[in-house]
This record gives sequence, structure tokens and C-alpha cells, in this order.
Amino acid sequence: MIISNNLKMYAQKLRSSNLRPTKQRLKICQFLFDRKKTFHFTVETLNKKINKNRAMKVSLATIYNTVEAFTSAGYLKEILTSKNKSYYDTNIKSHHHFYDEGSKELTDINYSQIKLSKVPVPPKGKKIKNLEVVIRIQK
Amino acid sequence: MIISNNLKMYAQKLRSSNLRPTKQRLKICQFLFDRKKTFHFTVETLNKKINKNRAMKVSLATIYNTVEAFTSAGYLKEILTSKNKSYYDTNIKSHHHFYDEGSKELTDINYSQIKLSKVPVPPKGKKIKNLEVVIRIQK
DNA sequence: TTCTAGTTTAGAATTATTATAAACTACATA
DNA sequence: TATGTAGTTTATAATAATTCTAAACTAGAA
Ligand SMILES: [Mn+2]
Ligand SMILES: [Mn+2]
Ligand SMILES: [Zn+2]
Ligand SMILES: [Zn+2]
Repeated sequence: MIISNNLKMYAQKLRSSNLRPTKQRLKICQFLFDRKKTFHFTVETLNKKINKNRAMKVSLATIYNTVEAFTSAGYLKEILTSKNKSYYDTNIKSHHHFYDEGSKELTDINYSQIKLSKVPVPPKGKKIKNLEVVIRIQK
Repeated sequence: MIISNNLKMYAQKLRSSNLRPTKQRLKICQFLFDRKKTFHFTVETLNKKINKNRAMKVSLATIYNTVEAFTSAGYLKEILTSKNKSYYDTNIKSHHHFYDEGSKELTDINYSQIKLSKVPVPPKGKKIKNLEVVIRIQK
């Protein structure tokens, strides 16, 4: 069995956010972050993938807890494009999305691919936290 | 009792979308559209407002059905900025929003107040249905 | 007036999510 | 290395929003 040498890194990262590197969290880290490309997921799909092989069962409650903890820690970003179900993104950089109404799939749009030449001033006493564009597409 | 002379108009509009102008739907139309300014709401708040006075009770199921029917017919727009709860907008024109993370309130941004100088090409075979900007703000 | 498809409704069912509380474990400290 | 404890996991219950069901009702065509 080959143990990812990223494990130590993940453990470190987790500790730095006051999260204990439990085997459940490390397993989820590996699944989420041991890859070349970022991606979008729901708790439902993450749960299925994590528990596909019999190896070690991670409870649904822990999946929820972990996704919440990782989002608070800034390792994940929550995406609000869909009714009734939360989507998450392993791409935590500021970026935009295509949302396909048919397949309900999200695709990243690089931040530099959209340019805004005019942006409104926020209401008094408020600051802009971020600005995101969603482009809804269909056939 | 003064009967809004918009009632006939609403009845007509509803019929034109193959929706019978029932007293429930007309009541909801009056509440939603008999006003100068557009606004944002949830099913929960709409239900409370519609059933505030004893006059005539509209069931929650009908509130859901009607909001869904009006959205399909294009009289309302669904807004997806919030987790776990759907927001609707009586402003059906293409426009953008400020979303206040603190108060969880939406404020319209006129379409002309944001200008995009660069927009990506949609994936092959797909068309842009709409483009919306959400600017998250906080203190 | 009659007939019927469309609508409303109460309540049940479903779905996503959050809360609870007991068992477990990482890890600081002895 | 052993012990204590706060943090974590887990099964399960609870909650919240929404959708479904099927019986009663009604708009409006004929
Ligand atoms: Mn929901
Ligand atoms: Mn929900
Ligand atoms: Zn993304
Ligand atoms: Zn709006």
C-alpha cells in the first residue's frame, strides 16, 4: 500500500486550522485535493465517492461536518446556484461559472475571462466582499 | 369595498398563460403586483403576508403552486443566492444584485450599472440564457 | 345547467440539513 | 509510555423546505 506523501502536508494544514487530522478528514482531503484539477460537488456525491470501496466507512454526519469545517477554514468554497442543494468547489480562487440549466453542471470561468468596466458603489457603510458572475446556459 | 381595477387585467394575463384566474391567484397577484416597486420574497414571507388578515385563507400548498406557476409563466424570477431557501423577485427584468451577508437581504442593481467589457464564449452547442452578477457585501 | 379539466387543500412523504448525545481518539502532559 | 480530556465521529432523531397525493371544489366551455 502506497501512502500519499501529501498526508503529512494535509495533517499540517489541518492542525494549522485547529482541526485534528483524523483518518476521516485525511481520507476526505486526499479525495478532494489529490488531483490536478479542481471540481464541484455536493455532499451527496462526496458521500458516495468516499464510501464507494469498503475500506473505511465515513458517516454522512462526518461528511457534513467536514465539508462545513473545510469551508470555514477556507479549503472549500460554497456555491449557491442551485435550489435545494448546496454545491461546493475545490477551486477557492475568486472565479465565475457557467451553469448548465439542463445538466445542472457548473463549469469554471477563469477570473480573467470576464472583465467588468463598470461596477456600482456599494451601499454606505458596506464593503464589497466579492463579485461573482453566473452565466446560465442551455441548448 | 373597492375592487382593484387591475383585477380584470390580472385575469386576462393569467388566462393568456393558461392559468385560471382563481380568487387565490388573483389575491396573490394583487399582493405581488399592485405596487410601485418590485421586491424580493420567500414562500414563507409571502404565505404570512397573504394570510395576515382573516379575509380568505390561502393554503401553503397553493402558495407553492402559485409561485411555481408564476415563475414558469415568467411573472416572477427565482433568485439563487441563499442556502436552503428559495427567493423570488417581482422584478423580472434582467438585473443584478447586492447580497448582504449580514442581513441576508437582496438589493437590485440596475442592469445598466454594471458593464462587462469581456464575456467568455459558451461551450459548444450551448447558448447564453442570461448573465447575472451577485456582489456580496458586508460591513 | 351540466360536465370536466384544472385547481385548491390538508396532510403525508421526501429531501437536505442540523442537532443530540454516547462512544471514540488525537495528542498534550505527566 | 500511560493518562486525561477536549475534540471528533457516529447513529439516530429532529427540523425545515419543498413536493406529492388524492379528495373536494370550481371556472368556464358547451
Ligand atoms: Mn430545501
Ligand atoms: Mn434544505
Ligand atoms: Zn468553480
Ligand atoms: Zn432583484
